[in-house]
Amino acid sequence: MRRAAMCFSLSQFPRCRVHTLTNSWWQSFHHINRIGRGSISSKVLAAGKQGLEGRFNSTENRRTLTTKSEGNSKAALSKKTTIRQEILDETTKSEVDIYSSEITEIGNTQYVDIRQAIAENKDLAKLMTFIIFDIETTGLSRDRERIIEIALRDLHGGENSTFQTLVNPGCIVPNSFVHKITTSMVNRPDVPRMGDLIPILLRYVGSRQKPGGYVVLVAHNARCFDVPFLIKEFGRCSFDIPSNWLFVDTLPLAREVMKSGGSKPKLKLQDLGQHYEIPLVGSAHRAMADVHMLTAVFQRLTFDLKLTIPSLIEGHSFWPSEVGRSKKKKNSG
DNA sequence: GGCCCTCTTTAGGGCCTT
Repeated sequence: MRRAAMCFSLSQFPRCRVHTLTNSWWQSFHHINRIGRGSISSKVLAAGKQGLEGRFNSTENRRTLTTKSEGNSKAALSKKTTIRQEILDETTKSEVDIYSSEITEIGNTQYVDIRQAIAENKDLAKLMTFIIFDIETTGLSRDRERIIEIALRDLHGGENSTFQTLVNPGCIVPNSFVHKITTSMVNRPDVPRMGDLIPILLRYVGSRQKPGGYVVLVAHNARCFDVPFLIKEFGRCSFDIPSNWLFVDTLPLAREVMKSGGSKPKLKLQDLGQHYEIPLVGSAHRAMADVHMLTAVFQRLTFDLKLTIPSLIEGHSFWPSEVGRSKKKKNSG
């Protein structure tokens, strides 16, 4: 595949930020497995503190994001149709590579769900990129409301491991009491609209992805809230969620961990943070603060459930196409 | 809207997300 160096001009939208974190979830995860549960908190929290300090010191991090992809970003950003086609082309190439790989690995099967393939082939698990994400919106309805903030964090850590931006919804923000994001904060020319942001977002996630690999995006209540919202917003902008994005919802993981507790379990992200004694840094219901909280919660949940990457993918991941396919219908008649 | 729980399954209430 032809590749060339490319730069994102994030400075075009000053409120897009790429942060530098040094902690690695996988290092922490493996360390946790070695040292046992007693030392988890200090290790995880130490990593989190280090990362967050980096975040708060990084107001100057409004910088160009460099990654490897095709094309010229400045030209592409000025021509939405062009960049959309480039991304679609790149997605198609990636998909072809992945399916070729699957068929080579697994045999003559024409279609194999990657979840089963990962469960059977540990090498495929190494190709997964885990990204914790969160969105803030103008309300709860995916049909009527809009995304106003999005934050992501690659669990591998390293440079440019986090991405955060406000989003201009083109409407008033009626629920500032929830997240403290006001209409005047987002309805500004230097805040990107979703249509401008999606190409940047796709490029950013692509820059974190391993060659021929898959991306696993993790959010709390992802199945019922974040993912349907993303699908809707992508659709409004004539984009599809890339075919190599899998999702994991931490809400059912938390339900499974907490159900043995006896009393009615509290499954809100902040309650889970309290349960695991994870301090909140920043404002609750701001996307990046919730991402950092969920990062630590996700580590603890997967540890408590003794989940490996293959078992997590096989038993707890879903495709965007599976959203809306309810296992149990409330009003089936 | 999907999922879980129960005073249930021929259903309904509550949680979770903003």
